[in-house]
Amino acid sequence: MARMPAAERRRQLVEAAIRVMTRDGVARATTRSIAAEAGVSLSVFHYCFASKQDLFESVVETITEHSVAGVDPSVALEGTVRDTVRAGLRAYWDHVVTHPGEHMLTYELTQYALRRPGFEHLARRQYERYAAAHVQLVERLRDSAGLELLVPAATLARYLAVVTDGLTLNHLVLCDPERAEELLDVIADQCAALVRRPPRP
Amino acid sequence: MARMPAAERRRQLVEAAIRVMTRDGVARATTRSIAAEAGVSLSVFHYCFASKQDLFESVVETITEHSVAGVDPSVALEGTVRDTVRAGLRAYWDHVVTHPGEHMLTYELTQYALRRPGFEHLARRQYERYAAAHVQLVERLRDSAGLELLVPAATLARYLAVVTDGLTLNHLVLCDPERAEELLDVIADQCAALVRRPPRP
DNA sequence: GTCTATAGGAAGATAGAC
DNA sequence: GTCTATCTTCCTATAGAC
Repeated sequence: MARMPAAERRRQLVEAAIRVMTRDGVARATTRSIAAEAGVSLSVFHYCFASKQDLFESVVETITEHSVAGVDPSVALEGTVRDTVRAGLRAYWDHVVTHPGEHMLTYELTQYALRRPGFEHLARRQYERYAAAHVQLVERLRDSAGLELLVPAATLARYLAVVTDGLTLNHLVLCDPERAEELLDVIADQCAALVRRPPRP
Repeated sequence: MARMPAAERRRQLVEAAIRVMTRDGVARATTRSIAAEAGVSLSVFHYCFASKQDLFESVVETITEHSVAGVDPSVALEGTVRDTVRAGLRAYWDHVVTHPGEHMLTYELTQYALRRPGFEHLARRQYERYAAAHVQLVERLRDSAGLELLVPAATLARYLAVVTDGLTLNHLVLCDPERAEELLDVIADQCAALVRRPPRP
């Protein structure tokens, strides 16, 4: 095996871990399977990470950043508010349908963290990052289009986060895209009802 | 140890398993810990259940039935539609806040089932049971109060299921009851907007 | 039906040669 | 830095006495 700095090995192992976890689930992501996926021996794993939980922490960080990076902050109001929201939801939904494993993994990691004493903060940070991304999205759209919100931006953002979370989980279990589309229509209507578009001056 | 019919022993073991899973998480619910919790030896476990997965199947069934039984089908329209929905959400939410472990367990079991090849149907059945309970709730309220729904009953029911699911998960991670109450207010408004109350004849 | 004892394996982590 | 070999612990499941 080629030698390389420990930092890069760590990156390799984290990526391998994410692949294994996506494919086989968090419970089956053992130190051995991760090391094998990365093409290194078990000892290299423990040379780079003090423990499995150490690696796990890096995995959660990486996954969370990756998910947040997928939120497009450059939304612009095109057409009605309702249509803009619907388009945003559609973009998100396309990602869920085409990458279900990735979303499943985020749920698994959340629960894994909630169950390991001393790791609850990782789950919390994960959800706070998502919440912050949603707030940013709502505020950008509000400011760029001069919208008036009938509820605080933070509340609307939380509503969005909660609804997409519930819908995603539902899809991972029942996998019923048609019903999901119906609900996305309803949700877009609901969001539009929480926003007022002031007349052009 | 006293002798008893295998059926009752099975019940005991399933209840012990649920206690262990609620307390320590599904991953830590080993055959040993479950047998110890039930106060029987490991061999008794395997006398009553062919395998751990056999027990697991019974656990999911039991938990699902228990959750569905918590849905009160005797809702009646008191005051406005909005207030009735809000009251129903409040009752559900009280249960979430006072029994977080129980709800956490249902999420864990769902994921556990989704990841075990050959057990996906358990997760699906679980969510279908929830969906059916929500549909029943909506239809009862609609019929008893003569409401007109602006979306199909099934869609409204799914909206409710998705929103409560997302909200519950959010609470298990962030545990922010005040923000949750705000969202429950918004959601009650949203639901009321999907319903029209015809004038009394 | 219930027990003790054990098979048989996989897990996390470490030791020490190279 | 990387390897093979090994320690220790925990798991599911079974065997066989009572």
